[in-house]
Amino acid sequence: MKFSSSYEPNQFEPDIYAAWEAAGVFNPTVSTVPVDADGNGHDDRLESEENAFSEHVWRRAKHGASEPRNDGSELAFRKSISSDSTYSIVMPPPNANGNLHIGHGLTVALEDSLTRYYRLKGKSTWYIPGADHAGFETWVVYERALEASGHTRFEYDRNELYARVWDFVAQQRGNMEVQLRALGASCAWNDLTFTLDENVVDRVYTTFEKMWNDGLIYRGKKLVNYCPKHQTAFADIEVEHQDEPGTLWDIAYDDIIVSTTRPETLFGDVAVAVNPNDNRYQDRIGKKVHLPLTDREIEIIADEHADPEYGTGAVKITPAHDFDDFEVGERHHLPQIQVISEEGRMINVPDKYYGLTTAECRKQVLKDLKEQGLLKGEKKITHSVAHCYKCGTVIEPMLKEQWFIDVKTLAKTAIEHLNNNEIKFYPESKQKVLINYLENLKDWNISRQIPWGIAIPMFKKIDDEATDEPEWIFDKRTNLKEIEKSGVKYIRDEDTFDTWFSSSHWPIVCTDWSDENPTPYYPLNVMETGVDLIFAWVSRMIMMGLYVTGEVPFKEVYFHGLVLDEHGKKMSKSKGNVINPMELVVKYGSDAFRLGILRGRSAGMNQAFSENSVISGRNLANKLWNISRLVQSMVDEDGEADASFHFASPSENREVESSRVPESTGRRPDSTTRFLPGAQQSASERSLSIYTTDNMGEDWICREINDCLDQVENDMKTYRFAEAVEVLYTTIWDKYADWFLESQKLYKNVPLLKTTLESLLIAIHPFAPFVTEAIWQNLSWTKGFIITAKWPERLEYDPISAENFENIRIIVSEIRSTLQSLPGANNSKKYGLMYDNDALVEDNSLLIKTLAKVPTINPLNGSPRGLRIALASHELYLDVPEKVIKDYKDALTEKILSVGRELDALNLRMSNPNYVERAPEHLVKETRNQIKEKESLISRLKNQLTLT
RNA sequence: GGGGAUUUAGCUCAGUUGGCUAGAGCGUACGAUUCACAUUCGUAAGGUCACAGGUUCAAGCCCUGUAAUCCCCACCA
Repeated sequence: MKFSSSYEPNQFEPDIYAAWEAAGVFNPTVSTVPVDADGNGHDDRLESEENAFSEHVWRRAKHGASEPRNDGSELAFRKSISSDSTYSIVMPPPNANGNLHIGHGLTVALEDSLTRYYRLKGKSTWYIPGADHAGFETWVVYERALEASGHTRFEYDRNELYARVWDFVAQQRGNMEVQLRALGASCAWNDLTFTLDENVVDRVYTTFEKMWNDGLIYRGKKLVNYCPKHQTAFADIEVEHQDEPGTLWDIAYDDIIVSTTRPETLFGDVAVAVNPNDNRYQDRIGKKVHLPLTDREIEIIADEHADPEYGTGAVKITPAHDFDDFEVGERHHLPQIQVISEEGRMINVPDKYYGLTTAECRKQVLKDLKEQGLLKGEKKITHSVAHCYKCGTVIEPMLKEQWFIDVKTLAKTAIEHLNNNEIKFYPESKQKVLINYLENLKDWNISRQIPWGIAIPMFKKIDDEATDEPEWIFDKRTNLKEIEKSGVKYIRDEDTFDTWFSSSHWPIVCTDWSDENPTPYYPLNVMETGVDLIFAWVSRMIMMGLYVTGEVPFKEVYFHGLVLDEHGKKMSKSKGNVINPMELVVKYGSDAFRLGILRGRSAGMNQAFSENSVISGRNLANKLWNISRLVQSMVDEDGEADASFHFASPSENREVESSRVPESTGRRPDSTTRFLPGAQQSASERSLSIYTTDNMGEDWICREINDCLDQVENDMKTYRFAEAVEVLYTTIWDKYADWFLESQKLYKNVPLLKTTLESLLIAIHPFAPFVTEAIWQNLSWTKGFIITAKWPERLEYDPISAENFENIRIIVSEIRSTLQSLPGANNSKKYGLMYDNDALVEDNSLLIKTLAKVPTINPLNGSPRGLRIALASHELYLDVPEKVIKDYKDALTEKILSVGRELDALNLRMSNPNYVERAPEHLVKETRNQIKEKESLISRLKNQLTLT
């Protein structure tokens, strides 16, 4: 016996993954094969193939494209296949030097389930892994390490820093790839794309050049979100707003009082704005006031920006340090006076304040204003303050020259395609959200003052440095600091791209799309990612995909929400409620984790997660293991004798009337041989194509498995992972194990046992890849890998026989329930069952006897006696003594009342003439039948009540 | 201010185009036990589907309103 009594994931998972990887089954070239097409025998496949976790990504990233991703035949295949036969999906690249967190665990569970499902369905399936250089994230970590060692970034130039971070990341590279393997991700490792790979950089430069030529890129001196700590600018979406208490000060500018939360910026004031409709200030518009603490005068202007309701209705205008004021300044052609440096210190201010930090300066300004009697009031307020999302430093709006993308046409095109429903969203509502976002999108600042990233390929004419509008040229030679073109020298812009600019090309670069060589794997079938990335990433991939390829980059988007802790709270280090997916994988197995995290999860929702769900997944894996163990043992027994004589043992049969032996096993005389659909050509390939069905639940389980497959297929089409897992769970556990296998202990239909087990194993493989493969490799008759098996065909069955078994289930359940509710100690509840005029019960007496655990089952000879089972269409009696029936009276009364309540509801429905008239006929008919049934049941139960 | 969600059993969640007595897992209670599995088996309790109206023969589902909770965007001198 190869099977131990419980499934131990750790014994199998690493070897199985290594065997898959060694066999190359993750490549898109591999499609499904008939289960026994591989003649090599299967066990040796799992033997110690060298498990070489690839250093591929790093080698390739460092050495550039010199190392081809795949050999020629693989690449030729990829170009030749029709796009109808492909299924492509990319992994949102985890940080190359980080560890996977619970969100990655969910992502992999979702994406890999899809991948495996479509692989089983026969698609050329390509799940492309990635690794992210994580520009800013990694930079922050590196800079912290640098500071800890007593150095600063300013000791090195950009190229040195880039090289140092590269080495730092190489050393610090975490276990990300190992962890993805542990989760079972069946991704094509040879195609792993690193965000700094040469082909990525090249594609990004090509796009940038095209945009530059199309006039979509411009260099603008605008206010940007600037973190004085990290000394870099951010895009709007990288800034976190928080409501905080603050103070609103009233300051007298002559006789006009302005209100401000930032008095230190008054040195940058260039005007005071009032609302054009504000009666209080009509006569002052165009006049001048004296700017306190200086010898300047500034004009009073009229602008809608000033809200008459807020403060005094007069607002100071500081274009260089406030986003709204910047716009006001543009409208009125006002100068921009920068008074805060990039280091966060005061500049262009009277000597007294020069060099102070903003906080020091504020204190001093307030003190001086107070002394001069110009501080007219202060009020505590709550206002939202922008922070650096990484270090929490307050964001300083800073006037900087940066590269911007004019997003108008990009957004417009994207909106058109979205309105055209070219991308299907899960959840649906996100489509609107995205369109709404794109409609209000502002120009995108793509410059970052961080060395770790893709260098911006723009060079400035050296001798133009002094002019206001220097000449910029595009050039890809960013490895050089200086270049020469036509005798003119140019110097490189030191900035790097916003990572989202390169990430927006992800579907394009991962699939190796190019103008000359479009690929059948683009657009992707689906983009699966976190809902938090809808704006930062998804919106930009759509814009960029359309700009570069003219097509949307993916046909569907599935958003997952946050994984919350078991109480529905966000996980955070400070709360100490962070769940590490790897701990759960080690403790319960990868399958358990995957099943657990998919349970109760639906698109776009932030949902709770707890270890319990993983335990439940572990139990299912173990159940599958033991089911297979039982089936294998039945198959083994079968090998020793002719299957057609596997009736229950003679001694057992003798307990029933001897003349009824054949019927009592539930074997139908007319049992028929059934073929799988399409069996003609595959019968020789699939050893299990032929089976017969009998009663004993055999037709029934075929029906249930077919229904289950229908539902799983439907659920996968609509990304309802939790439902797919649920229906598999129920079918395998509650139906296959609890009813079908129990009944098969009486009569073993070995071909059917094999076929049904295979179907269920394959169907749940996408969600529990390891245990199903472990079983597959241990079953005596299966061949090859389950990962490349073929999705199950529907099973043929006799519907009447299936329905008969359904009736038997109802009968057995009712007997069990009645027995449980009988008074008295349990070991005394062994009562025989009697039936009257009931062919179904008679024909399946052994089955019912076994499943209901009654000692005997006999026809009722003579008048009814004992305790009637509460079934309308079957006359069954438990042979219990008078006394027990008397004690059971209360329960019986309650039963009658409860059926009576149901009957009342039905009668009420029928008494409504509109119902009879307007409801569909079949419903009305059904109601009538139910009334009849319940009435007869009540009268029989009542009869029994009076008898006792 | 704009947008998007959520509210169903003690907990976490399903419930698709309205249709029969609203489901699951976990938890709880009671019972079982050599023969695949205690990571097991059986049985049961547990619901005013947030609230108020409306449409309909019929509403957890559709419509209107209210309340609570959450997320995103913008703004806050």
